[in-house]
Amino acid sequence: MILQLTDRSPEPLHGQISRQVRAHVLSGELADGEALPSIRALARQEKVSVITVKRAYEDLEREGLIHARRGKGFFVSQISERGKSEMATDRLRDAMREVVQEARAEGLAAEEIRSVFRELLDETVGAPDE
Amino acid sequence: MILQLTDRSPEPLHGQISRQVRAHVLSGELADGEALPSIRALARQEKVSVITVKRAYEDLEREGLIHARRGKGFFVSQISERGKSEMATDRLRDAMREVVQEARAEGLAAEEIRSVFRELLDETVGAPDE
Amino acid sequence: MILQLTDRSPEPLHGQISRQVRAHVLSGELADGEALPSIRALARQEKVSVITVKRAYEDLEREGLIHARRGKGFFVSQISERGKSEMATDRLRDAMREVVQEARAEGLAAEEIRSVFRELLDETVGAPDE
Amino acid sequence: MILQLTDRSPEPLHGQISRQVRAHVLSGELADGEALPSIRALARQEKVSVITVKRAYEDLEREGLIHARRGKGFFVSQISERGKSEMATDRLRDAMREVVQEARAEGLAAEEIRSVFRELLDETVGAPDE
DNA sequence: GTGGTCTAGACCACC
DNA sequence: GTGGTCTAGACCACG
Repeated sequence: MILQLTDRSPEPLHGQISRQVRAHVLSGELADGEALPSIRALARQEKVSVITVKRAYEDLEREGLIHARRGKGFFVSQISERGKSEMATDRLRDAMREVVQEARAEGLAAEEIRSVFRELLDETVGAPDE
Repeated sequence: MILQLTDRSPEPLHGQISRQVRAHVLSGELADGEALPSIRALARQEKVSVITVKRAYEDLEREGLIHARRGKGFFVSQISERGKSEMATDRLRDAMREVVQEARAEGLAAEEIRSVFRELLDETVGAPDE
Repeated sequence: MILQLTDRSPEPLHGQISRQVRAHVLSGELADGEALPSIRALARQEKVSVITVKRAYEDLEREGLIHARRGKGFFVSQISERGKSEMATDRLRDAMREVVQEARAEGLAAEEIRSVFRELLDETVGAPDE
Repeated sequence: MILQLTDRSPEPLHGQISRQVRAHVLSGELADGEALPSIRALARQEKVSVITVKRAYEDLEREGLIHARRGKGFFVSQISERGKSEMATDRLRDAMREVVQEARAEGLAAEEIRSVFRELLDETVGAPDE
């Protein structure tokens, strides 16, 4: 599992880690029951502190996405595809609500917002992995 | 001008201020050339530090939305309606691109994203302030 | 606020801290909106690491009992007396269920368990703070 | 003898083992003088380390519940029914004292505690394994 | 001063 | 080797 981390961002390192690992889990790239990279291995690989990775994993554990087994490591929890999709959808809804409301507050009309959205969806979804 | 500020947020106070003032300017509620509340008045009204308001105004000045006149206060800069709309659209595009890409990374299909978006647009736009 | 901490216990220090602070909050000794001792002050007072106190506070924050205000400190959250009572009751139910089931597994009859319980309740509740 | 073990618990494996074996002994399911499963057999069966089972057995030996015979294995010690009941009662009293005091510290009234207790006793004892 | 983040390094329990 | 806990100490943002 490869991560893209940067300290040139207001997003904390552990947030970058948990966000990207979450994406791997929710997208199914990391299968249920599969072991995550050990805290120490990922810390070494990404050149961050063990504690930073630990904190990211703890956040995901609190969300119920992964769980720790003492002395064994972290593993992807059993979550139905339905559950994963719901989690991702909930997250999307929250984030998009914020964005749309902000744009409305700045005076954009619904049609302008729709337009930007369509443009972006084409851009992002044009990829053949559909 | 009334603002909604809260300590209970990872968003810095000065960010909350600049964001909300920006919305007032871009939406046209604050007309071109109009005076903004003085730093001290807004600080008193919102019970935050003068420094916090100053920082928010400085951020907006850097964006070109407002400008200071020594001894007079801050004023909304002359920006065409077209310019305002472009600014808001640019901001919307950036924010929405991030949201959509994140959802894609989490495995949501284009149609699911579209569905959430439509739902939200109805929710936000259905309001009679249209 | 005085705490009783000991490293001669399998219970982690941060667990001892959060448990005792929780009791102060749920019992109403710390009123809604009231400021908690700062992380640093409590760490100094109890001679533990700042990080240990931080972790205890974070746990309580996750439970919704307290919340942080950047640059201000931690404060007791607004929870109705009803809510507090429910939280305490839920915790009691979980803990007592475990104890009773264990005793049953060890062969004690219901009447024996009742007997121990009555004895303890007298002992603990006999106090005049009732 | 079947045990329920899990990595997903703050309770150490050897604690889970000793706790469950203790229940079997105190409840009389394992009769006085009867041989316990060998360390190696139980380790194999439960897929844990021999050392982990050994530690659990040692803990129970220290409690006087079982004893080792070199080259023969572990055996349930002679304890009167009265003695077993006292052991279980002592354990129950300690555990319940902790629970009740915690609930009192969190502000629950005696009657609330009683209520939860009654509810639980019904729940746990109502079962037909009485 | 406050909390938020990140770090290195230690010891422990468990395997 | 693994995770669990605790520590000291640093820098940042904010007021």
